[in-house]
Amino acid sequence: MATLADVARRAGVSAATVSRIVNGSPKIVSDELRERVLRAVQELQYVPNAHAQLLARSHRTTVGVIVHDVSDPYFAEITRGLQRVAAEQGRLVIICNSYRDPDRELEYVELLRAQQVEAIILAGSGYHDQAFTKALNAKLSAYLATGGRVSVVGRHKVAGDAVMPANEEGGYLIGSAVFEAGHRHVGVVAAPKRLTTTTDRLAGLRRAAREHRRTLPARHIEYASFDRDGGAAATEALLDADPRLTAIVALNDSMAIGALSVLRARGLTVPDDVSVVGFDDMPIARDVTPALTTVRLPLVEIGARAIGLALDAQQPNPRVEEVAATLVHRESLAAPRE
Amino acid sequence: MATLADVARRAGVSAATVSRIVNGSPKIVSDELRERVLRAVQELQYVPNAHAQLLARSHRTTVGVIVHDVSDPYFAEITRGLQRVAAEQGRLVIICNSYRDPDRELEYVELLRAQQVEAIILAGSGYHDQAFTKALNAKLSAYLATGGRVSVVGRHKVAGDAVMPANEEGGYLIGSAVFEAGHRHVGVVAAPKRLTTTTDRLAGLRRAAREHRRTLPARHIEYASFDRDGGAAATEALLDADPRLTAIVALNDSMAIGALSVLRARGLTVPDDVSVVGFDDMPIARDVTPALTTVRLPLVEIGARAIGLALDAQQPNPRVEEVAATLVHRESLAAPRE
DNA sequence: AAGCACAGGGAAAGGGCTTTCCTTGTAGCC
DNA sequence: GGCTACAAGGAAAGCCCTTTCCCTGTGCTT
Repeated sequence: MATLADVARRAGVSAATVSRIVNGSPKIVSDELRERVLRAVQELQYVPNAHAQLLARSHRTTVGVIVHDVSDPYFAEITRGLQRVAAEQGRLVIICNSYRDPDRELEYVELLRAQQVEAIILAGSGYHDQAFTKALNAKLSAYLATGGRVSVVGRHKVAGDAVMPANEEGGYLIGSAVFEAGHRHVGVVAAPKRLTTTTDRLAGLRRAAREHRRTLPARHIEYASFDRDGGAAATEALLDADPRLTAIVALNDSMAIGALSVLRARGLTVPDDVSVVGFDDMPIARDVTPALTTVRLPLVEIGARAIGLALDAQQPNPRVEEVAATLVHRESLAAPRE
Repeated sequence: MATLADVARRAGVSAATVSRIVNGSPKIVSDELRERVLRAVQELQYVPNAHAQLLARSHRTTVGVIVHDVSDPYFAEITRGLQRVAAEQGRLVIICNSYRDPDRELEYVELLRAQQVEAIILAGSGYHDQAFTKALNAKLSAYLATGGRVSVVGRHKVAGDAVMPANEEGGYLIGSAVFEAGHRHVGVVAAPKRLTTTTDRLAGLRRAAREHRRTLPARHIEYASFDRDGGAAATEALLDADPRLTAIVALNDSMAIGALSVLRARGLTVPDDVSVVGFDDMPIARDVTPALTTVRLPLVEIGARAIGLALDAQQPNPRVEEVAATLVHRESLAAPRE
């Protein structure tokens, strides 16, 4: 690779001059030199070494994002909002997929620290795991202590600013809708217990149940992986355990789609035989048949706000922004048959 | 941030020793010093500056990927395969979204070069644009000339190794299926003309038409953006132009889903009134109603092979690997009504 | 003509790390 | 006892860039 020095030599000027021209420094350089340098840059196809620049400059300009999996629409949306703001503010984004592995998450925090990022954004459910939370906080605190910025999406008890999607509230909304429709035998297709998102959404569901004088017995809750196939498996289990179920509440839309597919395979129609509801309002939710009743979280906005907090280096005292959830009525929820 | 020097000072050793211990160098270091250094690392929460390391070391360890949009399932799958291999080989991946903007693509090539990546992988359709192709090749050649590696997915006439999904063949397969089912009035929901993927798939479709002594008149081809809403818009236009259509061929699954939604809104049932076929076999294709007949491309494998070629620095003479497409029969395609 | 300000350019000091090459000290050998 | 050999650690050069500080020369002012 051609270096600054190569360009300087070819143009017959000093390295300082090349640097000034390439970076558009305010210092005035004569047109003649400028032209010579630009020609040399062209001829050598010179591109500055970003790492050397980072070392020489003081200000950082990259932010890191740790998500469970960008190819999951939930995170894709959050990331989109985030990228938009990053682009507006001239920041580069490094995306890391933890695939819901806490250890990998810890590693990524280190990696991002090593990359000298200006801010770290953690999106996605936290874990019910004392040891992990402690380790994570230790690493984040060390980062914060050296001027790093941290913001998290939907995590409790983590250092840094936070954007909190109303998971409990959303669970309550969808639960209320289901119980108000008159369902008595409700199965829940839940994500793994160790995720805080699971427990938050379940808590809202339980609150709705209490208000309607219903309960959610343990055998009506099935935990599985947080994706389409997990949803399918959990639905099978639920249906086998209690064929009287008239409604399935899935803790996200992917799982709801899995549920839909199992019901179809069993010859049960939705919502006539069994209602299904989802959570998140992913884009595909309106295109499945029947269209999913679900809870909408403004994911793009959530992403944008998370990075907004991180880049807006105000008081270091953690700020918390709540983001409301709204119910989206579509066809997959109806009253149970008599 | 604590630096190597800080650690060295605290442990009372030289920087060289710290570096050796932190990086696990083969050079022998006494247990006593090792312990002192590790303690200092702990206490200071030291993390090596990755940029300084990159500058000092010679070998690169990061690869860059330029895709149209990771949140698009097509690229999400490719990226997944790619990441898997990258992780296995201890490489970090930087993902860049060009959002189908050729200029942005060019910029990203520069950026990745600046980041000193070991390889650049370009995935996603090329453009019918002489000037752009020339500019891109110039940049890539400069990069190749300095020891960089390049591999592309589905692009013609670009420097570097290539993995070529059988787009023409896929178009032919799906076209044959449609014509063999007996359809005479076939509408095509196409992506923008300037994408080579569009023309490749259309070419296959045309070949199938010729073999069945049919034609694809221009008014039966509607170009729109390569996503769900584009597919919906194009379907509206097609149906308005010729209500006799009995089949809609969409050039990817997202567009097919848009078509499905328009047909449903117009009270037409699929496949009884109108058949719909897609392309790519995205995961959701089997979960929509009716399940989509489509062409399967092994996207995860394609991603894996692309990075495989890039990292396997053999002869510099460009290698080209073809990847076959297969037809996936599901419910959305049937014979036309009499 | 002496003095000044300033435009225009270069030298050189970092920035944090790796790695080669040296130095020192000890063990092993005849 | 004098030699070599090697283990263990340090000094310092170098990776590529930015930026401060300094130098030179020109054009003005009095």
